[in-house]
Amino acid sequence: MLDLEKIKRYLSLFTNLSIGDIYYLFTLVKEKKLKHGEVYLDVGVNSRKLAYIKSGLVRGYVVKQNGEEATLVLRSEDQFIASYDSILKNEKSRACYHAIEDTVLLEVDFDAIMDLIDKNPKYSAGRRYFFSNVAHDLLDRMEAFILLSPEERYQHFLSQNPSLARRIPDKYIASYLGITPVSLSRIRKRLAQKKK
Amino acid sequence: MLDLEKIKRYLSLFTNLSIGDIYYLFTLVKEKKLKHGEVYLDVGVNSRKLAYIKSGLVRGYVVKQNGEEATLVLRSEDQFIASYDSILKNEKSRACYHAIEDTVLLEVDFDAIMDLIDKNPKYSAGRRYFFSNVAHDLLDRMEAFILLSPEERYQHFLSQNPSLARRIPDKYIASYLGITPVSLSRIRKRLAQKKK
DNA sequence: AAGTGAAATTAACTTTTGTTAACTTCTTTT
DNA sequence: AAAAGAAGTTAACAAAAGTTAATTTCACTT
Repeated sequence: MLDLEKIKRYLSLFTNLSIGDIYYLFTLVKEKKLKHGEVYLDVGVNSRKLAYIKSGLVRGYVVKQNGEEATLVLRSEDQFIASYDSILKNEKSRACYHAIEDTVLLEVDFDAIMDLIDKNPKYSAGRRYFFSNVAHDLLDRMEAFILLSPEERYQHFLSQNPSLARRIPDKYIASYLGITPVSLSRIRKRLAQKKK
Repeated sequence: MLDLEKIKRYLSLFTNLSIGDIYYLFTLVKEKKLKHGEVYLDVGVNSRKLAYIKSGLVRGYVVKQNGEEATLVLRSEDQFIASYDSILKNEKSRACYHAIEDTVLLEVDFDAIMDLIDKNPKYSAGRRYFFSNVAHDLLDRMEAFILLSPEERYQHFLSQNPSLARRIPDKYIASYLGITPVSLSRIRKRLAQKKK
């Protein structure tokens, strides 16, 4: 996204807020720094925290019965990360979330924020931004599985995240797309030949 | 779900509301009846309506480049249906939604309801119920694509929706699972043999 | 700079899916 | 009851993905 558009969108979230409102929001926020490889949220934990990614890259994965890892989410700067199991179902997380780059998070308590927004409608643009961000992401992903073949899905991923693709190891991209690393490698080869 | 639990959950949505509040909510709601096969929302329309399915079964699908239909959503009683494109992106719907059983909907204007809830926090349990309902559905579906093979995905669908499976033609189930009807037929055959 | 280990590619083989078309079954219409 | 049509199954073949293992490439450590 263009920087100007980004700034414009941010400002629009705060147009109805006073400096005091914004300050109060900030008191709820805790900054967390993660080193490359560090675990943010482990399996079995019920954490109703919601984190905004200021910079960096976080991956959530589960271990399948066959022992292989399946990448559920890949989120980078300007996106939200949280345990789906905990936030949506109030259950222990089945996924493990870890930073695959040095990462800076802004963490808040999900329930506290929701209560705050309930009581102060002036914040509600923030909630809508959050929900549409998450739903949009889930929806696009699901559509890709239904409408596209694995090869098309990879091309779609590249076009949607041209810069991300270079920051994420192929094996994570493969499991994010629901295929094996071997298969992704073959797809890359096929695509390279087609271009000629 | 058990009926008792269902009733309990419904009541919990209204515990903070007076009779007057509930009455006002009802004035916003319009009941719509659809015959089997009737289109609820067509491609190209931007409708920011949200419908609760009182009874029946609604299917949303898009037509792929190759001319085949891909089933994006299948929703039945006690679930919500709306155009994702319109609600999330405020764009014309790429999908067509039609009833595949005689269906009764309770329709409301999405923006009006959201504004209402913003102004009256006592309604906010309803919004949370809606969002977790939608996100839960999207998430489960996406997980199935990443974690399960087509065969396992079909078994998962059967176990999650034992009664629905009998109400939905196999070809719709196939495209909902991201496979062809021919492949689904083979999967059914394989599973029948394994049981012996 | 050499050595170690992980990631990616390639190869060989098996399994599954896609595709097209024929065939069967079932429902609906006339 | 006969005919027509749609849905589901089966068959045959091509294309793609899974699996296992060997090999190469690359990054990082010592």
